Amino acid sequence: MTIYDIARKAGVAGSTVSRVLNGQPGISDGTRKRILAIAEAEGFALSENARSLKLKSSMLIGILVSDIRNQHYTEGAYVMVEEFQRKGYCSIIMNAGNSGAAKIDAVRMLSSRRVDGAVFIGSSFSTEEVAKAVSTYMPDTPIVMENGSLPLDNVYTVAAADSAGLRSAVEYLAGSGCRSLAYINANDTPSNRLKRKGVEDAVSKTGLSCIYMETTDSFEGGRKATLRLLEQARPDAVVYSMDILAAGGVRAILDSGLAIPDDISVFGVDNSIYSAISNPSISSVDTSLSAMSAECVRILESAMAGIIPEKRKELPFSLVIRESTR
Amino acid sequence: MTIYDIARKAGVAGSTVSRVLNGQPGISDGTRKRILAIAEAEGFALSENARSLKLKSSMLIGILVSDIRNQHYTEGAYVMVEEFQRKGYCSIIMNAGNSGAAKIDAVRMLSSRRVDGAVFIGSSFSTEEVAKAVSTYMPDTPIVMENGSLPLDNVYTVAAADSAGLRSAVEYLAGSGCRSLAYINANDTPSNRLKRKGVEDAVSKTGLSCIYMETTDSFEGGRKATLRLLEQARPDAVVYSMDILAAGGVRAILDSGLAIPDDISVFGVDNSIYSAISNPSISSVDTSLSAMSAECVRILESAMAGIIPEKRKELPFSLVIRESTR
DNA sequence: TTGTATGCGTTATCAG
DNA sequence: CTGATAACGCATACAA
Repeated sequence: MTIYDIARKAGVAGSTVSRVLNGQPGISDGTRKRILAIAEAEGFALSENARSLKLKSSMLIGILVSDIRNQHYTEGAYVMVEEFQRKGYCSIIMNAGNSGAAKIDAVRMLSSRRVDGAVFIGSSFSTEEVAKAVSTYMPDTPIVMENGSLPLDNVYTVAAADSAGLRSAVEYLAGSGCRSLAYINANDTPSNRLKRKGVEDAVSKTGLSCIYMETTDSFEGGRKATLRLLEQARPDAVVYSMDILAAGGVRAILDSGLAIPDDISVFGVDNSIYSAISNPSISSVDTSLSAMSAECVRILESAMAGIIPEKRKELPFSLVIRESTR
Repeated sequence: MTIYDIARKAGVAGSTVSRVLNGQPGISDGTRKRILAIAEAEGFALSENARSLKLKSSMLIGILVSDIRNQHYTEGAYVMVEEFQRKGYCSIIMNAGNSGAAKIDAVRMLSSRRVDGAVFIGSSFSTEEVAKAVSTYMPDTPIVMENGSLPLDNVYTVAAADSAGLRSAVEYLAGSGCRSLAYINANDTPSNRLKRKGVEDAVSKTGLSCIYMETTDSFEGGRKATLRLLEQARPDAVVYSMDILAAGGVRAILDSGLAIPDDISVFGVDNSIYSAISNPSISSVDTSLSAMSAECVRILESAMAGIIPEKRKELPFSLVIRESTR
């Protein structure tokens, strides 16, 4: 079914149907009504493919997520999908995988779909490879990176105040009387490195002792790392780079017969549902995910409209104190 | 940048470039290499818009999610995105909203994008309105409904064994010595109605008593409903239609000074991360989300390939027993 | 092995 | 107010 089928049934030319379906003026009320009625009856919708081809605008937004299993990210993606949808854009979501090649492929796909703009979610896109892929495949398409950055003219950044947030959390713990700390970091990403830096800064400033450990970003990762930790030490407080790790940590600490926060305080990051669900509930650094997502949408829209937005926007954090700290 | 730009630089015709870029045979090795090199250098990718127009296939899959906040669904959506991507499809995800009109709009959008197939996630798509929208806008596009169904030739169903799963959970509780039950249901959806029916069946069969309550599908919803429940009764066990509710319930029960499972057993549904994170961890009906999602992909692919798949597939459930039950 | 010509479903320009 | 026509970027039948 095409506009010509509609045109034939209405006894008009294709261009007239096009005008009517696009709500353009200069069509007699009679023809308009007749065409609309036929289109409605036939369940006809203009082909966005042909439209995109002609108009050189796909009304498509590409959203790249580095890791599907990070609920924090997918949640952010959905906020964006909804927001873009409200403005008439369709979002195509792709899982960029963790290999460099997969990321390059993903960028290429967005390019071949001729997306009007894109959002890359997660700091793992901040690599040379991605920068090169973007500059060769999408040098002129506005791109916003959530928690990442690329030194390119068409790429904008919306970032969480990771360092400052963690610094503040450690200072809070120090203020509540903790003296020996442990910091358990998830996968090595730029974002997590910033968090660690915040911890290190605060540790050296407050004079606390601190054990650093790495693990994978899952409940189990947090649980096992914490068990490992408790075999070798008995810190006052444990800080995790993500709530989901902290939830696993809480489980490990309780299973070890220790009390929270009496024996050990626990701090997480993200202020996600995990920190609220956990029992005891977990104090967390709120990096305002939804605000970040909204900001990504706003900046991308601005750039797509040709209004150059700020190159980098850092969002404030706040501490949400719950039962896991004194 | 088009294939003609590449053609000019390579001193060949557009059709030759098209052939090379599509990996078709019958091109001399020299020309092929030359064209490939130029395309690579220019970062050129064929326009999927033009391709779709010509080939009458968009390689696009539409995924409709009824409610973004249901993590269970979004997680399933991501499994599909990844799976489809592996097969060369792009997924466009849309939030269908809860009003009928929004759902119709969403179907129309998928139609205008000329998606090759679609998945509707969630039982709230099982309405007359959606059926009509599908039959007028996408009468010939294969559609798979996860946990829903529509009486149309092009619509297939993949469903969880909701009733059977809940029946089994209640029987398990009865077997562990529980005599008085409460069932807390989230929003009224076909799927939740099936769950309730399973509970009712088992209750009448086992001779338990049961209080039924409704709430909203969130941690807070579960918590508040449970507090309300405990004001008026003291059941042996509480069954929740979703893990997230059960997590809220656990919190409410513990806050009321009762012990789990000594005073009250708790059962959830979904075997999600929530049931694992909760403390105590929650026994849950596993409706095998990932298996369902994989099945949706399989069925849709089959239908798109012209091989008529089974009209309805119901997946088995299993009980995952954790600390919240005796 | 390669080139020419045509059509896919739209929109926009220009005529009428 | 409406119609004819070209062009968008590609794939393909046919010709060379």
